[in-house]
Amino acid sequence: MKAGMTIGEAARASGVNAKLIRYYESIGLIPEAGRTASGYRVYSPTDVNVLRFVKRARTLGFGIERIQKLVGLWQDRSRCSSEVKRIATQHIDELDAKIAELQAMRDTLHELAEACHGDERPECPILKDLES
Amino acid sequence: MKAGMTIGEAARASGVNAKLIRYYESIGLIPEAGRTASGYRVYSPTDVNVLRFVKRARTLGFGIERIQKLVGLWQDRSRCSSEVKRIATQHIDELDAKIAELQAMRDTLHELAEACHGDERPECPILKDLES
DNA sequence: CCTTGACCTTCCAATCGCTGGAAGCCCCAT
DNA sequence: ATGGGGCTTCCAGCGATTGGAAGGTCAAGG
Repeated sequence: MKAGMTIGEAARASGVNAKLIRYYESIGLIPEAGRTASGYRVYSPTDVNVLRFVKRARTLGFGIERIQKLVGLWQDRSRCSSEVKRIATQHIDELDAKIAELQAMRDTLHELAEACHGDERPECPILKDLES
Repeated sequence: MKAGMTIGEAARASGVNAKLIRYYESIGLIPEAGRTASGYRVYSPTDVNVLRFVKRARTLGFGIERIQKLVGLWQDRSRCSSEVKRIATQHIDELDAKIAELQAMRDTLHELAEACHGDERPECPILKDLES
């Protein structure tokens, strides 16, 4: 990982698509990259680390706004871990809520599908449920 | 539920927002409503039943495209329940996949949060994970 | 008859996190 | 100088809504 990378090189080094890097810059998630004389963006290994951090956080389902806060805390050596934990806990709660919602859908649908013969006849508990 | 309802009445009767009813019409999920001389949309009790069907299907997480198919099957008296079940099963599989994805996020994050002291000190396993 | 206010109409924009394409410039090798 | 790859910007779309602006319509009350 050399010092003055193009966006394509930074993309390969970080695992974040070049297009996505530009997008992250445009919304202010990452700072504006430096430029060469001809206008090409230039990235340092530090920039790549930030991109990796963002990518990992996205993998864990964090939204952009929270990732912004997490990056800020990450770079703040005097941070309190309680602040990080608070953000993570909020996200866990939201994940739990979403999981519960999807699970409820799944369970209802599974019951209906179990009760459905699934043959050439028109009788269908699934449609019966939907029309109620 | 009287015969010639305005969009607002149909919204109240079906539980589907007037704005959303117009949107559903615009994307072709529901047929174009009839109109009064002055251009107001007119809805019948049958239309309201379709809206209720759509609403219930959305509650179960079906996407618009699949709901379109389900409405078609619902109104087709010579349908095979196997076709309905196939659509439902596909949706269940997708729900399972999504739930597994979210659950994996949740579990990882929960472990990290458990390991985080959450006090005024800067050490934080959550950030440590994200930067790796 | 006129005003008020609730309702209706259309159209356009924003949400979230990307992803794709078009048009044009830059850089390097042949 | 020519080709091809990479870079630049801008614009548009995904899915399923939701919001607002600007204007027409309807029924009731003064």
